[in-house]
Amino acid sequence: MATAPSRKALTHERIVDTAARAIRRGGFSGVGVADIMKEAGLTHGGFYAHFPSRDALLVEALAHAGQQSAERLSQGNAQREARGASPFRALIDSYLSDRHLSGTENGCAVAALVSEMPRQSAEVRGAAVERVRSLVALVAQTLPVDAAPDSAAAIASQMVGALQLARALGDNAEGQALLAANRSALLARYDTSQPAA
Amino acid sequence: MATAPSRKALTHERIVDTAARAIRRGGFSGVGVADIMKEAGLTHGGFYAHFPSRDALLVEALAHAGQQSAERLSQGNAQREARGASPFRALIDSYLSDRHLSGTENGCAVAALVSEMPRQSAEVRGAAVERVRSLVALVAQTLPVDAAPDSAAAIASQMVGALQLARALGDNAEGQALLAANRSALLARYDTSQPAA
DNA sequence: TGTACATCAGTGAACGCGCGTTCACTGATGTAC
DNA sequence: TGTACATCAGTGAACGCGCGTTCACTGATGTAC
Repeated sequence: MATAPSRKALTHERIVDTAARAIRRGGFSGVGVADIMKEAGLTHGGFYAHFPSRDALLVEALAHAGQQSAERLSQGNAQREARGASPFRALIDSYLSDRHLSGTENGCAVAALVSEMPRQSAEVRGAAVERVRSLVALVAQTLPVDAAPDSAAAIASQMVGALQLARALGDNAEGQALLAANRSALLARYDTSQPAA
Repeated sequence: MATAPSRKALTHERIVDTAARAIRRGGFSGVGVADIMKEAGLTHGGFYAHFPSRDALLVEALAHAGQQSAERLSQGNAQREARGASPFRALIDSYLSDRHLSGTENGCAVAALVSEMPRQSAEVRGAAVERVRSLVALVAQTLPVDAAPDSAAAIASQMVGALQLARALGDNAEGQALLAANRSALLARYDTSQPAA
């Protein structure tokens, strides 16, 4: 049985959770310590009782964001699979949905942050590598056992690129059309189940 | 016949060219006005004789970066086509090359900056939309005339995503393997010419 | 159960620094005669 | 061709501001008896 978390641990968790959303919304460089603390209902002075540095928070926030979006994704997938979609189709329909297009703050951390990743400190880059690997692994899980071993990496690349290009085009018809083009290309190529009725 | 560019116009061009490289290297938020001016061999005070604001420079720099990387790309393509590759294969081999993996500073502006694009000012976002559209158009040019109209968007998405994920993994075996997986997936699916001997 | 005290999470003012931007000035370029 | 002056590109000091980080303090929590 787990011990009840202390007051401090709860606050720590709240800061990380807030930061996980904030970095996806504003980018690594787009949010400051004071912003996050304020959004978590605290003053900025207390920050260093929880984290040795801003970078240390980013590391925890990135891991947390990945975990949170993976959970959201698998919930959506479960619903879609219950309606008869293959795991792969469920993944594509969730990931490349209009909802994910507009929901950056709660969506995939990799799609929200990839192009900034190579420019971060070594610690943050380490956490970023983990996020990328686990995204590829998540895709691999939805593929049939006889799929080419490399295809998960290729599919993950297309998913991430599609979401980002669509967001760059805007949350409008143009962005949505790009997402749709990617959905149909991916399903035509990799979905071995019969199309939905 | 074009008039000889004035001294000021030459300096302006040099600042834009420097900035085009700097933003790809450091991100929109990673380089300051003073950095760019210094790198261009000037002092920061003179900046506002050339641009009304930092954002105005970013707009010009983004357009310039796109143009410059498109030129580089088409040079590489021409060489590869001369050796017998199809236009599509030439594009994939250039774009998803190890050279492009490590050459962010002179490479595709979209791959270097996409995830930051939605967070920029309206003017910069406008320039970003143009970059995305022209990347998709560039891909479309290499496809056979009977290709599905949506496939350029899907291919461009995968190209951009692959380069970014590879860079996030690092300029090492893991990143290079991800690139290779994407090359073979794209060529297997879309290249209609016979494989190179 | 109630009081006295130690612990500790969070406060808010302050720090040094780098940023985007402004501006009075300098020194080179180029035109007028 | 040579001098006098106007133009103009670039300099460098200064500004206000927000950032990450530090720290002396406060007030609530929880333990000892």
